[in-house]
Amino acid sequence: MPPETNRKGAKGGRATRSEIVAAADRLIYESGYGDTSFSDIADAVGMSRGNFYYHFRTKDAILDAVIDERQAATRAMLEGWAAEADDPIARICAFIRILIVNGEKIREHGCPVGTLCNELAKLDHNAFPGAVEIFAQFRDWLTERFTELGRGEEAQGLALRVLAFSQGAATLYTAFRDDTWVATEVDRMCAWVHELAAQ
Amino acid sequence: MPPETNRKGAKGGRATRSEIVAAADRLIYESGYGDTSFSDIADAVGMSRGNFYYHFRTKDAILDAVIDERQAATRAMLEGWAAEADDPIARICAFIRILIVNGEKIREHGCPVGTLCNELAKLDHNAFPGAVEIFAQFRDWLTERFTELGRGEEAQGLALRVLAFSQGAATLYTAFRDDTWVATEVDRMCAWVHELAAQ
DNA sequence: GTCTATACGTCGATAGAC
DNA sequence: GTCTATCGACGTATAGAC
Repeated sequence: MPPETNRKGAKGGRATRSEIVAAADRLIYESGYGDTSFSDIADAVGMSRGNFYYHFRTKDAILDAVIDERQAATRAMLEGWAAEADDPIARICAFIRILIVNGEKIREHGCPVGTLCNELAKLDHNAFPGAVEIFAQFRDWLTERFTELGRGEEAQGLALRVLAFSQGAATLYTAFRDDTWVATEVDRMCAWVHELAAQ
Repeated sequence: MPPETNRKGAKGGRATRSEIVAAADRLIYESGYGDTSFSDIADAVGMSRGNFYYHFRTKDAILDAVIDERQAATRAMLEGWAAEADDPIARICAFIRILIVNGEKIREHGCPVGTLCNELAKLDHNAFPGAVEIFAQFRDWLTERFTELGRGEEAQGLALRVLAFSQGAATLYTAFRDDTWVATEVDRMCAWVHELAAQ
């Protein structure tokens, strides 16, 4: 089992483990879970396949770690937006603008959450609920923002609509690779949020 | 090479080839391209792996055949809607309602077009443009319908919005598996099309 | 903690009998 | 057209030396 602390070596337990998870995260996003092998990840961190099993016994264990990491990263990102902007409208628009901020990656590899959920659904993988939970984090955060806008009743419906918009836009962006179209849709969606708040 | 005609046997060339493509189509949709092996397809049609190569020399050749078949099926479906309904609004709503008509399959395995495009994009597969072409078929068909509604200028933008909606809804449907939510969103979207036409 | 060596299955693909 | 037998490469995973 990996150690609980990172004591001295330049490649101590925690640090190595973090490197592996970071590499796996990137590779799984770019190539998909099924097409990412132990060798790929080991190569990416400059480590032998054998040593790899000291840190992760199975491929599923890596996936679990990657999903945990993504949940934590999502939490941090949502908190970051809460700190940067102080009104709900700006925060919702910050979410919508991920499509622009992460534009190049989304154009090449789609939304990290949506594509993982779809892949795990097809594989009937038991990590599927963990991936869906990331969607739930966004949904709940958006719901809170719409609630702050005084849309208590319909807050979750509006949150899901924004989430669905970003998923649909991401998929078509990956397919058609049209930067201009995405920019237009993002602007339109942000304008819609502003109108909604003004009503 | 497979024969050009299906002459006599109960398992003549064309028929067998069609069976293979149909089985591959289903398996690729349900499990993804990467996770569908020759053995899986051969088993599904009750054929040995060896004989399989008489019909398709490579896995990519099967994928190409599946994509061709899906393009043809899409064309047929779009023509079917044109025959059933005579006004553009009803036809657009027929498209939106795929989410309900194919509800169970979409809930389990996502949209066949969107999930394939996303997978092929990650694999940098050269069949990717063929899969995107299916999206283009829907886009162009929807564009024609909005043009019929007198929305010449913005017809393609509206078509892409409808397409993006259905993609986003499909992804969240697969993730959250909420039948009620999908039904509500489909109704809302159809109502939006009616309003748009009434303006 | 890191390595090499290796087991064992399955993959895509081929050869050749019938 | 269909089969069995087989290939080499690569997949996950393990054992054990250092």
